[in-house]
Amino acid sequence: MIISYNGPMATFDSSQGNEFRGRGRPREFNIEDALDSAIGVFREKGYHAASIGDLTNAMSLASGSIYKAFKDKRAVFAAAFGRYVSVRSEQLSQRVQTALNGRDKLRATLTFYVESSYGVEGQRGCLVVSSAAELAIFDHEIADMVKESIKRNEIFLVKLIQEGLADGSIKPTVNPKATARLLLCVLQGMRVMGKSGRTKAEMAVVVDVAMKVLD
Amino acid sequence: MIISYNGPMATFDSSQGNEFRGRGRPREFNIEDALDSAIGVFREKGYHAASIGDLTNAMSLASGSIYKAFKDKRAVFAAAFGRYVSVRSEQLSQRVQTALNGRDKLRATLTFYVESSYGVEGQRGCLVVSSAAELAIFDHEIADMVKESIKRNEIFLVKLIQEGLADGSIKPTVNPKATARLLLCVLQGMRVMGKSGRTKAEMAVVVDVAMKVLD
DNA sequence: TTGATTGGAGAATGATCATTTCCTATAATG
DNA sequence: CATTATAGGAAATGATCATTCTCCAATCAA
Repeated sequence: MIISYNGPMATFDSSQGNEFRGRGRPREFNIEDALDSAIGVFREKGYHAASIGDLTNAMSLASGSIYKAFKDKRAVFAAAFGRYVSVRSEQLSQRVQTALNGRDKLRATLTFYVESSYGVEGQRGCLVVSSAAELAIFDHEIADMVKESIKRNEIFLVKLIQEGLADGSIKPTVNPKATARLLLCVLQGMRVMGKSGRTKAEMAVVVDVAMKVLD
Repeated sequence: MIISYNGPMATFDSSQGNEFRGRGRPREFNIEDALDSAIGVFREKGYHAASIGDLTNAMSLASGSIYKAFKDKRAVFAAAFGRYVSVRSEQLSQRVQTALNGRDKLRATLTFYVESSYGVEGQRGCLVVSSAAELAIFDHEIADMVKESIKRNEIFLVKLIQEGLADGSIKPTVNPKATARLLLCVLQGMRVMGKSGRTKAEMAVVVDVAMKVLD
């Protein structure tokens, strides 16, 4: 997914950083590395409490450089959000494809979320959850991005359940849509719980219980 | 629960507003009404985006009056948070006690959350969830309040499950602690989903699926 | 080599915000 | 009635923040 930012490379994939060049001085930093730093700030502080100073520190850039690359703070956030969602869904995809059937893929998904929801990583939080809470009313455009990423996650779960129905690892009495929506609640709830500093063991026990909804 | 605020009535229950008076000019507004207004602001905007101006508008008070009653913005938030938790748990208690056994009480709890998690009310959000996301790292004292209210909720669910085990409405194979923790995730996840504007029907379907974990 | 274009860095700007101050008003106390 | 203590309200204050500006550097086009 390409998130728009300023500059001549705006319409190109910047992952190489020097493959396609515009006319002027080339950018000295990698946009995606900078966004990864920004993601860390926004996860820990949220949108409003994250100052440009926090971002310049984390991204190792001067404020002017940030504004050369992005229209404003909101655009930095939108790009960071887009990258967060994209990186996370890529990580989840890779994790899930090691499992052999629908049921195991759902277990792998739950386990993936356990590992994001305990200790320090859990307390850093989920950018989707915090943006839903902080920006749903404040910023409709970002609210739509949040909405879409949640819906995408829901569809992903529906597909895994349908896969399980097809391969026989899930009984045909299971309702894919309703069950996916419940599991979505579980995943997001785990991220909320993770904010309050749970241990891995505390979070892990929910997996087996959650799997009961597939019976 | 009494949340501390400034003034001579600080250690008294101010719900009457004029029963116990200190020496000077009596407060012209009711603290709890004012906090209810503040709760609305904090639910919709979060802590950082809620300005004193937003609070003075919602509470129909001048900024000076707010600072006479509370040490600072943070104290307004702490008091509002305390009242929110207390009012909500009171509402839930009343809803639950109409049910006749543990299983039905859990269903009533899930239904209570459905009704807070759709449409406009759902988008206004949950102060516990948004505070967990926004303040877990920023403010340790408020993070502790969040942590405690979540733990309290978890214990509440454990008790309902134990009640169900005792009255036979829940099978003895159900693990109270693990199941309570999963249901807690479900409830908090519903609040997150509610932020993205779901319908009542969309949220309601999760109840029946969630009840399967009690089988 | 020269001009055009863009990036880097930090200082300057202007707006916003939380908090304080000041003055007046209203009550209890003795 | 005088004193003391607190509340209401609005303006003043000081800090912080997002954004812009300015100057210099690096690259490309010709």
